[in-house]
Amino acid sequence: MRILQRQADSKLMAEFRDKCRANELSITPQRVAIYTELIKSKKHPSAEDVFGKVRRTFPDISLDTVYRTLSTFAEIGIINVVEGYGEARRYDPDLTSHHHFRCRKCNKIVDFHEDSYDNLKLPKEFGKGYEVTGIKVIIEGLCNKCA
Amino acid sequence: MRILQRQADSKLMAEFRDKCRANELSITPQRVAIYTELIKSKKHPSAEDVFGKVRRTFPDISLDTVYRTLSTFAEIGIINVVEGYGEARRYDPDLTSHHHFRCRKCNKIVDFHEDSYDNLKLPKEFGKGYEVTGIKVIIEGLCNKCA
DNA sequence: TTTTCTGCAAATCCTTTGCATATCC
DNA sequence: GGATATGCAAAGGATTTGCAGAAAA
Repeated sequence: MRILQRQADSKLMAEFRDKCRANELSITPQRVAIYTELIKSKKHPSAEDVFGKVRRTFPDISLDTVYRTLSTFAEIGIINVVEGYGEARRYDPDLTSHHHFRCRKCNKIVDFHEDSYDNLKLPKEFGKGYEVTGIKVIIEGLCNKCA
Repeated sequence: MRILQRQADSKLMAEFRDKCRANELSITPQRVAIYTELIKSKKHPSAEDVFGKVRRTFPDISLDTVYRTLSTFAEIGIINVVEGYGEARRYDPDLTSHHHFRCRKCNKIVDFHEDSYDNLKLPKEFGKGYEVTGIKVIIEGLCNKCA
């Protein structure tokens, strides 16, 4: 298991290097350290979280390098930004069951109703121990004005 | 149509007042103005957006009152916070297709795979004009540690 | 009149930016 | 050596907080 994990990680690392080269990014020790921490973590960490981890092996790294690096990685598709985080909080007065389309470009959110989404099966791992209060579908893309 | 809308809105306003009373919140003109703008807007506005609107009819309202009011409303369930917004950005190095469970309390995000979510039907309104790049399911609730 | 809210100002948290130096290829 | 990245420090946007006066119940 540990060996399989190492193989998977070194495959990811090789792909990481390829993607950096393809995008003309230098492969710096900071970037390698940051990417390594990302794939080690299963916690969808924030910049601050990554900074805390990387710092242990790389005490002189600066927080702004972590911010810059993460946004560069997201830009070239090495990692993804988790849905919605990092932007101003937004509110919705509609309490009825509905779902959202989000435009990646203008950030517009469009409500929609779709019966076939309203009774999605709950994956069994959340059946016990967890308390599920809602299942939402988010469609991402470009809206009719931005496409 | 306009009349039906007014009836719907006055129903919402009545419910709003009831919920405030039930939660021992004073019904102040600021709160009424903020809630009114929320239900008028279909844009899932931010605090700043609401502030801009409310200000037109209520020039002396302050931005921090808007912030405080919106978070109070969300706390007692008069409105919802749109998924994920407002917290530190978080990153995910897993580029394979998967979905997320989010704990409302500790903000933990758990990845999961669920075949039945991978081919959801696209609602017809997004079929043309829109460019859809992804459909994600987000399960919300309390995780096994917080429940 | 007592409790709860509001506005003001200041503080805090998250993120970005400019610039000089250091590092990568 | 030339291009790119880093660290530092400062700025910027979003959100929260303490407090005294004002309004609600």
